[in-house]
Amino acid sequence: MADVAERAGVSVSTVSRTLRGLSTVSDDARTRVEAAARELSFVISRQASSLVTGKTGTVAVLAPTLGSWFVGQVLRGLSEILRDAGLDLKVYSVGDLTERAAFFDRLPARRNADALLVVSFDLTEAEFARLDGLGVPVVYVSQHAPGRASVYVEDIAAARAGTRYLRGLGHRRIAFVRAAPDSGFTCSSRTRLFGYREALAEAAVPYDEELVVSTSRGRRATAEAVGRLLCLADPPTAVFAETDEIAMEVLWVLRSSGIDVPDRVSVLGFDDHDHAEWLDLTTIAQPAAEVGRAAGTLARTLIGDPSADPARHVVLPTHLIPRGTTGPVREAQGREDPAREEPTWEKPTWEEDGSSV
Amino acid sequence: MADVAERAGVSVSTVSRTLRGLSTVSDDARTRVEAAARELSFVISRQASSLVTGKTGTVAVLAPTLGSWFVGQVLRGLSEILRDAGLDLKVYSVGDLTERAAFFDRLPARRNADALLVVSFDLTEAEFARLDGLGVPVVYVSQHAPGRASVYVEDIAAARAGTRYLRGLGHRRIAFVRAAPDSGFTCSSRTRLFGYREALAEAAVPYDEELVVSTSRGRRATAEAVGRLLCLADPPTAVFAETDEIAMEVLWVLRSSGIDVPDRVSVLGFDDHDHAEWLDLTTIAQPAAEVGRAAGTLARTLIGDPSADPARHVVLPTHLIPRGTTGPVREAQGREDPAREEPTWEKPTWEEDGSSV
DNA sequence: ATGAAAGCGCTAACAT
DNA sequence: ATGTTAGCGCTTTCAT
Repeated sequence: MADVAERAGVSVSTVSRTLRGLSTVSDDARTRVEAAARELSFVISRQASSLVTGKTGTVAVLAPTLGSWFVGQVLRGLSEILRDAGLDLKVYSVGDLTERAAFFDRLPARRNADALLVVSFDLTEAEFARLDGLGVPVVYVSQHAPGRASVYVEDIAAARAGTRYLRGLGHRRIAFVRAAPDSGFTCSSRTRLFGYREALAEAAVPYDEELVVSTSRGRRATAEAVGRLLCLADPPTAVFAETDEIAMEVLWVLRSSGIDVPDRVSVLGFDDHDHAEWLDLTTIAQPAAEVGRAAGTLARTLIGDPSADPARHVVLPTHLIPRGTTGPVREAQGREDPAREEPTWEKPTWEEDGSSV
Repeated sequence: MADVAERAGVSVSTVSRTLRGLSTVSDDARTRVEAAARELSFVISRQASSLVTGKTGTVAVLAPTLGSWFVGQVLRGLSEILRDAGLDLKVYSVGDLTERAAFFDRLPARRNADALLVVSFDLTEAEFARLDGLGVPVVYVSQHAPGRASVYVEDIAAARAGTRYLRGLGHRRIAFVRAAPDSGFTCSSRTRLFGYREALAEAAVPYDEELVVSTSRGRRATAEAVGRLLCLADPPTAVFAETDEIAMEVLWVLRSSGIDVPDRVSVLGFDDHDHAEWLDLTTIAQPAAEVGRAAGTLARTLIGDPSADPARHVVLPTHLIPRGTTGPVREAQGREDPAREEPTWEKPTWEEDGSSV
């Protein structure tokens, strides 16, 4: 910066002021400084600025993985917002529980970011407490964190609506396939399962634990999970998968076993992954990139305005997209035909919930 | 840090030394400092350290988007390595040409990272020159950058092998569907197309420009591209797609038009995307996460060892996975049956090329 | 509108 | 083995 100052024939103060766009610089000086900076291809060192301002100009994200579709979309939306705000994006990912413990122990984001976004984590109370004392705003993404800033879609209502939709097609034996709960890396299992149970309860369909199975990544686990379902005395006629990625695996397992979808089994996903359409997968769409954008905007507000509501919640809408993997339940074969509900598609409940951005 | 020093009853130097794991600290002092640091939940400010060391402890990545499968996998592998090395990961993404120009104009990574990784960019000479003068090591990922550090898979050999495989199945009218070249964000089009042409030339199959079409993201563009191919007087019997994501779109378009795959048209992808298996897509697998890991390792070397070869190339292997979307060419209907080559699966050429890690 | 000078929190060189 | 001190490159008073 001293070089720039010298070249422009001004003091470092003036260079600093110019580069930060302060108004108290004469046009003449501004022009000379800009020229000098360009010629020297000078860029401000965030490190040095932050030392004095206390701001790092960086937002950190903590995510379980960087390889999942959802996280990718969130990052995409987020980076858009941050770029416009002139903020850098730092990414921390923790692959397993050891790394997770290490992260919360050390909290490397502590002084190295102006805000932390936590994506898709099912946090313990201790972890929440740790983050509460972080010293910078924390935004919880894709989860409802009571009393704390969060951005999410109404998983419960959406899962309820999805389950109702299946019910409306006559299904009463509806399985739920969730991600392995022990991973601890997602809380959507819990909320979506909750909505599923609510919708069953509404229709007085008994909740059957056998219909709820877990799978971890990889076809073997999914094949086993689906196998368990098909072996039941009273197997499901529909499967609600926690995510499209799981739904696609289920689809693959079913079809490679020669089980017709949707004729024998209907499959419903969650996400509206890019590939869902190609597979003609019925799904509940959530605006993943928009979640990232909203989270970025919220973080920006929290950073810039200390008086902003630190517990602001942003709820984004979802909508069901009926496609080809769901259909009316097949006429019962040997079993009694349950009082078949009208397969009308109900107005989604979340439209009543409203969304605030 | 002064607080920690006071609490531990030592000087800041000792705290600094302890926290950096230097050996010249007595066990006694070390214990006290560690306790104090923990109680105060103190973390080093990278900003302040970097100001004096000149190292930021951060590696930056420039990618066209964060939403694509390939970039996600690369980041996943990369973050693993960087985490182990105690380096932070900063991400820059440029969505369009304006942002791209802005990035290369300002080069925000200039003083804010110890190394820059450029993923999947088809760079102009001017951009290369700009990065050459960046002042920190640059690693080119998923592209062969002559004279500069790069990590990539042998696209040319792989595409050649893929094309040979199709030829081996009797196909002589082989289309190539590439990403829209004007995006300028990927150079795999160019190299893979090159391998495709080489394999055609080997077999004296004339290169037909009409068989090479572009598509941008979204089914409309792909439907148009496929439509153009099918309308040809002598339409292709096989399609080689630049990426699995494109291949999946092609599959979807073909199947929703009632065109049987592989009976009427074979489809070959590139990547071995997680979903390729579910769609039974024949593809050329590339180790995307491993590319990220190798790039991270290379960056680490370049940062830590100034005498390291700044033009080191790491070439990773690919392999073809025959699945259900490719099959022998259908017997000619009305047209002459070309001298059908034996559909033997040749030993992949890249095994001869060798890979160095 | 501009400059001089004091530090931000840390590390490195130099004492001890 | 530990403490002291001088900056790293910037922003920010405070003068002018």
